[in-house]
Amino acid sequence: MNRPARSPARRRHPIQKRAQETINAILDAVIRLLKRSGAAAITTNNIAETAGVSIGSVYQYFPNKEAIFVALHERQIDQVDQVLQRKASENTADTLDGLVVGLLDGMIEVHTADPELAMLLDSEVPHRADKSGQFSIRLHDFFRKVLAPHARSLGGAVKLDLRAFLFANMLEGFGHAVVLRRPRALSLRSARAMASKVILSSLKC
Amino acid sequence: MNRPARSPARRRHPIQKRAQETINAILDAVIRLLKRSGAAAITTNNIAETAGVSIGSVYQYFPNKEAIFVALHERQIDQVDQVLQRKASENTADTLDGLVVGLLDGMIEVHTADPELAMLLDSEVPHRADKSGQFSIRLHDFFRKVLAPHARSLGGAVKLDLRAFLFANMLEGFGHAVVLRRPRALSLRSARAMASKVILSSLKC
Amino acid sequence: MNRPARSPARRRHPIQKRAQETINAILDAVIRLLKRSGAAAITTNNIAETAGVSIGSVYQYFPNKEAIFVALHERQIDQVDQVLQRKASENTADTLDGLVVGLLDGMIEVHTADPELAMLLDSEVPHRADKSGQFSIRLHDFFRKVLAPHARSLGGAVKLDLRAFLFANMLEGFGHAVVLRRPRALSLRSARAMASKVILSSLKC
Amino acid sequence: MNRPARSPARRRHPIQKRAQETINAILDAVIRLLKRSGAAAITTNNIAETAGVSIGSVYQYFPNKEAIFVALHERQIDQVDQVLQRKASENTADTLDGLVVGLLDGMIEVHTADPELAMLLDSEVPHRADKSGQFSIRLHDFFRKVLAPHARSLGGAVKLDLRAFLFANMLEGFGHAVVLRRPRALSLRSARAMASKVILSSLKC
DNA sequence: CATGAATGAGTGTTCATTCAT
DNA sequence: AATGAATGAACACTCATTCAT
Repeated sequence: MNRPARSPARRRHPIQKRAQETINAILDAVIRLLKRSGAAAITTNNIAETAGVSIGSVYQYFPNKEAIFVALHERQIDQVDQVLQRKASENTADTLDGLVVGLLDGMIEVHTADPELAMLLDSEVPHRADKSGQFSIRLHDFFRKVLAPHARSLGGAVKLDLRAFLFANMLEGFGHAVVLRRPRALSLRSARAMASKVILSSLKC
Repeated sequence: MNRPARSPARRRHPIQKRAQETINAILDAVIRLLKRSGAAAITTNNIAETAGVSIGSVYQYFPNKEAIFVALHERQIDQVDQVLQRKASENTADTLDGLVVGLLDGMIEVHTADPELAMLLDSEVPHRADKSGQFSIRLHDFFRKVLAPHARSLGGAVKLDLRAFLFANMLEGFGHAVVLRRPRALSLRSARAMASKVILSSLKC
Repeated sequence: MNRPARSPARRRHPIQKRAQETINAILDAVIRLLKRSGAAAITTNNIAETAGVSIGSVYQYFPNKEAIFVALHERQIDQVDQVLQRKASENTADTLDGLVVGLLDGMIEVHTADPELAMLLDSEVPHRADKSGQFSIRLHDFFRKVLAPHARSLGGAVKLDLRAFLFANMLEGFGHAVVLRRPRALSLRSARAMASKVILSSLKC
Repeated sequence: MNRPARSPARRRHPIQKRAQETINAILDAVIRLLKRSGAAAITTNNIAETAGVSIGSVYQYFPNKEAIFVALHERQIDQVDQVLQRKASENTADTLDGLVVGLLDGMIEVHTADPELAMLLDSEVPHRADKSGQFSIRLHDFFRKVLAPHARSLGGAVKLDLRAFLFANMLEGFGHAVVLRRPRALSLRSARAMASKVILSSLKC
């Protein structure tokens, strides 16, 4: 999942560790505000205060408010990236089934860590449509690469793209659904089992 | 998909046809602004002007700006409701396969009608998380009811709830994905075919 | 206390009893709103609703919002007038002392009837300075007339005007103070006694 | 006349001299607007412009419009406080008569300095009833303290409270009346003479 | 680099008033 | 006469952003 060239939104390349800490403090402040008081409470001054820095410092690292949101989404995506990369490399020598389940687990893991956050990020923090589109596309690309070694057992290279698209969407959808929208009657364990069975059978049918 | 008691967000009960027209004009104005200039251009005064009514009239029907967004989402959901209801009744005497494909078509139809809108509504118009959550729940309930007659071919009543949950999420996910995120290489036709095959096999596996 | 020619503020001469009832309903509505929710809650639409008439009807009888306040103050002043007139005529054959105490009682009576109202009317309902000035002047004139028969016992005609001025101010001040600002330790009875003693000695010193 | 703990109405504690200057500029702007164009012309933006600061700065120091009025009244009361404190300390070694006349002079001085202002503040600037009530109470307390040394010549400690109440009300009433409502025929000099004679005789009768 | 006071364009909202019915 | 939906000028207030210290 290769990141595109670093966006020009961030004002300075954070060479210094101190700077990166400040940036993280700011992004964390947004999350804290989001959880505590909702999107309406997110003002730049509020962010600065919550982050424990001056408003001037916020503008030292971000050219405007929107850039903060972009960075927040990027950080979140980076984290998903990392988890999935790890899962992929852990299961690379495995069978297709093992790989798929591993990736699903990764997705569930990501959302389980902070279920509320994923939902808020998606529903309350403004995200230009193209951004989320890009995320989907990157996910799609990533899965195409990951599934490539198993091309044969997936019906040939022709269908690989299709499978990757399918997989990307199901994984993203189920990752959300299993953690956040699962009916009370359904345990995480069995929801996970169901999801993996469905995804596997889908990939092969 | 029975709507909950009408929300108290709306200031006056729109008995009069005229009133309903005004409300629709307002909601349409929001959509027009959204498409034309993005979320940032949506101000209450802008809405009023675009809708061809006075700002005072806007506040006659909505207590505040947020209520307009809520109503817009509700109207959108109502429209999905209607399409799905129709599809369900059209295919009620059908086999499970026919029903499922019919509903998928309904979902695709909804998003195809105005793909941009669906995406903008989701990514730019603020929507409290619980609202979209409720939508998922209502969809889940709806599918439980719709799938009930086919309980036997789905592995008994026990699993019905599970299937409905699965179905609701796949349908919602694919409805979006097939129309909005489909890779260029993939035709709508074949994406639809793939989605229906996957969903059907998922329901039965 | 002769009223000046009826102000042109009121749109129509209320010949009809029905009309006068509506006017009173409107003025009472203002008072009710004032007590219930403070000056901020007084809007013309609110007044209309509280009075049980349409906003259109309010504007049938008053040319604008301010006219309502003017009428309200006038009505209040009229009521004070009436009480004082009555007290004056009841004690007209009396000694100066009797007259003075009678008028003080009248003033106390007025404020005791609705202590809250007098205070609110004074502090929350906008009243052009000249209006309250006029009230003071009318009170002054009234007392000059009332005290005239006792000119001799007050040190001659020369000082009559002075006495009337003094009397008007003390009466107005004490009427308020005795009812509204009296410390808890002081009974109405003894405050009244003190006030009358002071006023009498003042008039004569 | 000890002030109660500083009200929370003011947004930030004005440690800096600069801040206090801004606050005063704002309050003075209100007064200027009041005199120039009446209460109707007092809008927050108008205040800011007249004060020569930005509207944002106004809200840096006051949480809302009403707080500005409250502060204005408080400042006015503080000024009365100071004058009376000074008069009291100047005449502390004096006889009761001297003290009383001194305080009356103080009250007249306050109103003479800007007669228009006192009247406008009272009649046009909204002031919650309890605020002015508190003022009366503080005045009452103040006079109780000031009159204490003269308890004997006032008929004992028992009546001290009564005297203070009486004095507070007469002083406040006459301060106003002598300056603002005095009939044209009456000079300030003789009105003052009359008032002091009356007050003194009242305190002793 | 950091601070946070100051800015002011722009926003949501109110509410006195009108007028067609 | 009465109604109350509609109007829109005007207002209180916010908040992203700047810049002098």
